[in-house]
Amino acid sequence: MEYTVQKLGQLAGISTRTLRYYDEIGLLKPAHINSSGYRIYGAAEVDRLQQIMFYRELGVNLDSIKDMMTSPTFDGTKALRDHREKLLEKRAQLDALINNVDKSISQTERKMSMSDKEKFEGFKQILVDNNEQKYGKEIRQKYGEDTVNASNAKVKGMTEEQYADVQKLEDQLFINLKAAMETGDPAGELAQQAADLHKQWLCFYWDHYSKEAHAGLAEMYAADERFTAYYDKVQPGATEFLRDAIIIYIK
Amino acid sequence: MEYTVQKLGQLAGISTRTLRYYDEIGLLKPAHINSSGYRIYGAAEVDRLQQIMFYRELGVNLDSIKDMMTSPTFDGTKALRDHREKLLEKRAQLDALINNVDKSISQTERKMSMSDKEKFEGFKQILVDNNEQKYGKEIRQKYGEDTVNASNAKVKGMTEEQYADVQKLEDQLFINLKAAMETGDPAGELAQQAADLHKQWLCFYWDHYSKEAHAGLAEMYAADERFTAYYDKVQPGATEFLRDAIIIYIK
DNA sequence: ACTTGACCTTGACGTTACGTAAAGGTTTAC
DNA sequence: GTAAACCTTTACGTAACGTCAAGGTCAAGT
Repeated sequence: MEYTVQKLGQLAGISTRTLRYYDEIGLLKPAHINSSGYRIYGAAEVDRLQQIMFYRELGVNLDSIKDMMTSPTFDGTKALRDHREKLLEKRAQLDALINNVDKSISQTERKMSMSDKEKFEGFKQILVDNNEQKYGKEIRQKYGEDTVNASNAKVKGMTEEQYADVQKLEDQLFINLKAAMETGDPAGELAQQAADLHKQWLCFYWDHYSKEAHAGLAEMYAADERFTAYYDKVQPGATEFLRDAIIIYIK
Repeated sequence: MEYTVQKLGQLAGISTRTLRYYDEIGLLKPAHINSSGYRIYGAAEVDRLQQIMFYRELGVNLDSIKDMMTSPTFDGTKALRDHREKLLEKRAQLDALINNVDKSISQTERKMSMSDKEKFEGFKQILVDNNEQKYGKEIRQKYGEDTVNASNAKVKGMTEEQYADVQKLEDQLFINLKAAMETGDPAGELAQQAADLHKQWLCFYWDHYSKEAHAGLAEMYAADERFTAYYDKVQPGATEFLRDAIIIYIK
């Protein structure tokens, strides 16, 4: 049987370019060339190509394959064992790489959550400022200048112990919120407990709690992606769920 | 601090060519170029290069690194996680390759030892023929035609059981020979036992044992690479060692 | 002032195993 | 006769540089 490039290519599942390339580098020469300059391959070439494909599929490079098949005293198993060594080395390198990538990921994630926290500390300040801007006048009218100023000073003047308490409260809020979400009901007991925890948490920052301010804050949480990003860490949609719970809570 | 290509290269442990290449592809442009056309890098470029090296060491390609560092909304951990996926895929492919190579090795080894055996079966025939050619006349004179013919017929007429016995004897010979080689002394007891085993083995093929024929055969073993290849499987140099032992043995 | 040696520049080829045109000749089928 | 399907060679592109080659610049020593 005689084959042209395309026929042989189809037989072996490779492109004609590949066959021409193999001819070019002397890896697989056609049996002969016909009067029109076409490459003609025979049975022996089919066999040789099978061999080539075999080694190629094992990831051996063409130069090595050529050496293997050209050398008269060719030790197939030795070549394969050498090749195997190379592969094992490659895998070891890959493993090391993966390890490093893993390390980097967890490291940057730690950094991320650190900076997330820092950012949120900033957000809390915004929260206080916001409250001051929106309700400051009203509160000042109600309670007088001094008490309000004292309130704003509260955050900055918190002791470490107090700060730890707030953090604990926040952790509790997160745990409670997650459990509440599993029930799926923002009017349920767990969700209402979460809203209460949020109120308590808020009272560390605001001296004068009001339902309107709480509701306004809840809306702001859901609208500002800096807040949603922080609360949605609990579970996607947690911010909105908390808002709903709070709105029910204040009624 | 300002750096030329070489200074920066030394600082980062990379070649000047690499820095020029990074400039060329727009990955790391120098801070400015001085009046003589020299590339001058500053502190910001050092930082950027550190970043580049970091990702490069994790095996990320330069194009991706460029994208990562150019994009304003770049999620480092997501990129790393994507990269990790790619690495895991690569490793899976490598594992599959190694598996296939392993399979091929053991397969070809089985084939090899099979064909080795077949070849040796052929060699044994040569052995008999050789004996016939060299000593045939002499033996025929001594013992008459019929006995010699019977001898040559022996090999072909061997029962399976007998054949298994010969194989066992050969295995024993190999084991013994290996042990003998560890002593290093072809005149020692183990080596002489090996020579005796070889005589017994030989007597399965030859009806009429003679010291001269045994010695001649030993020499032939060492000279013919088809035999050395077979016996040297025990250990390199085993054929010569056996020859030496036999020559001492027949004295 | 001159030279030497260390530095810098751009340009260009080589590496692997082909993919992908482009430009042009051949064969086959209608 | 012609169009489609084949074949050919030539050559550029890929990733990330290494390695010359040819030539300009700078600091130091004579």
